Amino acid sequence: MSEKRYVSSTDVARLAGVSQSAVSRTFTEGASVSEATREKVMAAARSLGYRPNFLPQALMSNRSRLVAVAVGAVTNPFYASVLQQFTAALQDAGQQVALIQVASDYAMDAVLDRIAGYRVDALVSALAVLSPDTARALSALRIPVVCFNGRLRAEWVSSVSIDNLAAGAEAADHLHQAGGRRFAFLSGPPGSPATKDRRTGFVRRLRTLREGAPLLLSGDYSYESGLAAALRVTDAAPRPDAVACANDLAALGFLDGLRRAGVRSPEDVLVLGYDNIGMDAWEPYQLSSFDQNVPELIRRTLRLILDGDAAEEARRGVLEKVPARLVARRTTAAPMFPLI
Amino acid sequence: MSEKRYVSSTDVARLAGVSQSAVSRTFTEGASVSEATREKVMAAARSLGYRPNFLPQALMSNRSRLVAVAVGAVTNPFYASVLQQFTAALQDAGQQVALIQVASDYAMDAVLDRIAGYRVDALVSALAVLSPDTARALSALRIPVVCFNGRLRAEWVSSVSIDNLAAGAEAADHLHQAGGRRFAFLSGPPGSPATKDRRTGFVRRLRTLREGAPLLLSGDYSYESGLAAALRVTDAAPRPDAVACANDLAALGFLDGLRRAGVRSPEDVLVLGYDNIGMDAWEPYQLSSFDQNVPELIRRTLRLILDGDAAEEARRGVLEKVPARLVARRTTAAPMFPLI
DNA sequence: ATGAAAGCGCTAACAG
DNA sequence: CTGTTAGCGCTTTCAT
Repeated sequence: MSEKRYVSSTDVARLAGVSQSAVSRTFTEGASVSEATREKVMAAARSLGYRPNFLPQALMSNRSRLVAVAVGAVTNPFYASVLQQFTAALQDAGQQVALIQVASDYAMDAVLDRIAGYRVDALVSALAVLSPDTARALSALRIPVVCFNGRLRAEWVSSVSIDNLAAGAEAADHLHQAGGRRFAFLSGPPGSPATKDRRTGFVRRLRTLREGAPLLLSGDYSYESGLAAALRVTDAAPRPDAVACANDLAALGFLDGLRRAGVRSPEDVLVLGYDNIGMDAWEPYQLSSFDQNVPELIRRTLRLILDGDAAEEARRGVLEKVPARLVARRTTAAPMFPLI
Repeated sequence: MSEKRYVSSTDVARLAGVSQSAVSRTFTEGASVSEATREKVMAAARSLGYRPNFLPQALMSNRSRLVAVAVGAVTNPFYASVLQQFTAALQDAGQQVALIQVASDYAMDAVLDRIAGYRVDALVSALAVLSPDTARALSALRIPVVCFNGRLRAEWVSSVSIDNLAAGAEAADHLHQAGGRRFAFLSGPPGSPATKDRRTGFVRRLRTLREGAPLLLSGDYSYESGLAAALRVTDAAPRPDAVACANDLAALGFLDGLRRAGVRSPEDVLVLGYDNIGMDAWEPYQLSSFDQNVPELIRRTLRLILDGDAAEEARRGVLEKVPARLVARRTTAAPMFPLI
């Protein structure tokens, strides 16, 4: 493609018979321009189809009004929903989202140049796993970094998440109360802090409840891994009767695995997940789940990356925790002892 | 946040004891720098943590290596998947995605300034509906615009989609062959060209097959709209026994609506959708669907927006059509007359 | 209120 | 191969 020719403020100024500064002022909120000048400028701008170029401004101020959002799998409905809400919120705040797809944590290095190159104002990582090494590299950029759903804290690196330990404990309580006796926990990928904390809270609370240690199942947050885990479990003797899954996508797969094996939920196995994605409420699932209160998580994230008092703290690294809210549906309804 | 101070090539040059140009050349692919200079520069750059700034380059060349992607609902798994694959492909091509969330077509105007302001190299619209008015406004930007899944064609505006007319006809064939006799079509939102073409192809082919005109159901591509449509239809007399849905999300809702009403698929009603999203293969659904061959659609899109011969044509507006591929699953399996 | 001029960090053209 | 210089399109002093 040949060199593009865009209309510049100089072009507009020439046509309007004013200085280039006058054009700039006309398009700057709250600058002092006489009504007469403004009208001349606007007329010229309209006739030339002038659109101010943000790049010089970004160049001078080192503020691009671009926020990089690093995602792993947008195909996980939870992250799709987060991305959608986050993008909308950021647009309302006058910022843009630069979407960055990160296949694995290793690929992150290649991404650093781009983040730095565009002088993005902040980085939000919605990656399940973010290694301390990567975090260190991000620190060096000296821009606010927020780990959505993480718990890393370092200079310039903050985290915003639900209280996963508490939500893990509450999962144990809920399953116990619903009549579960032989527990299991289906994990996400090994490095994920969310999965670790949920599991830790779960295991600890079971101990408090004087229940046996749960069967630990491994997964990777995917539907398929949940389905596979269920098929492994239906053979086990004794079979667990209450399973907490580290996320909903895997939980839905787990339910379908049970279904395929002819095992019913909640009658034979209670199932509980995290994220409260839309599909939980779908007819064949009715999955009980913890809602992460995404709007609140996003609000906190914005406070940390946008200008303001909170952004100052964020430079030192902050850990924000929001309570999760249990949404009980059919898969944890106690058939024998209904909750009154 | 106070003025950021970034390391510039001048800083590096000073430390390395070379000219600023030498630094620039060191970071420019294929520029002539002696090995000695390169090493001095790299050492200085490393010690200062220098990262080249893309903004000046973008400013001079009017090429930002940013591609704007406008999406409506990323929560639709089909678009989530498209976004994921597209972002990855664009990154491989050295471009970045600027994600733009568009609530409604009206909001598009507000978005124009941003697209122009960042001097994005191209715009890809993955919106279900894009009015000719908006398209006209986009034309004026004089950057390649590609309507993903659309069929608009204008100066600078191209479209890439499956052959929806053909896929509509094939849906009629397939349902007819599977034993359907009383047909229905569940539409997406009124303005969507995809829904229109699929429906038109469907209706025409039924006529050719000498079948009655299908019952027309209205929806909006959402799960809920599909579910509601099914509940309306189960009361109808005579009830349709073969339904083509304009997209899978609505088709899944339709299946769940049938389920709730105690109507079985495929035994009582054949159901067919479009998009072949991951959930189609989930245990309780097994939905037959048309695969859009997203990788190929993306390849075509990239050809139109990235530099090259195809990009030249794109300025005049191009219509690219890719054949869809039917993926037959349980919901269209003829119980009486199985396909051999 | 307005114009002139400087300068952000880089690339490209030119001279050596 | 390397340094000097100009300039991309803005915003921001500084005069007037």
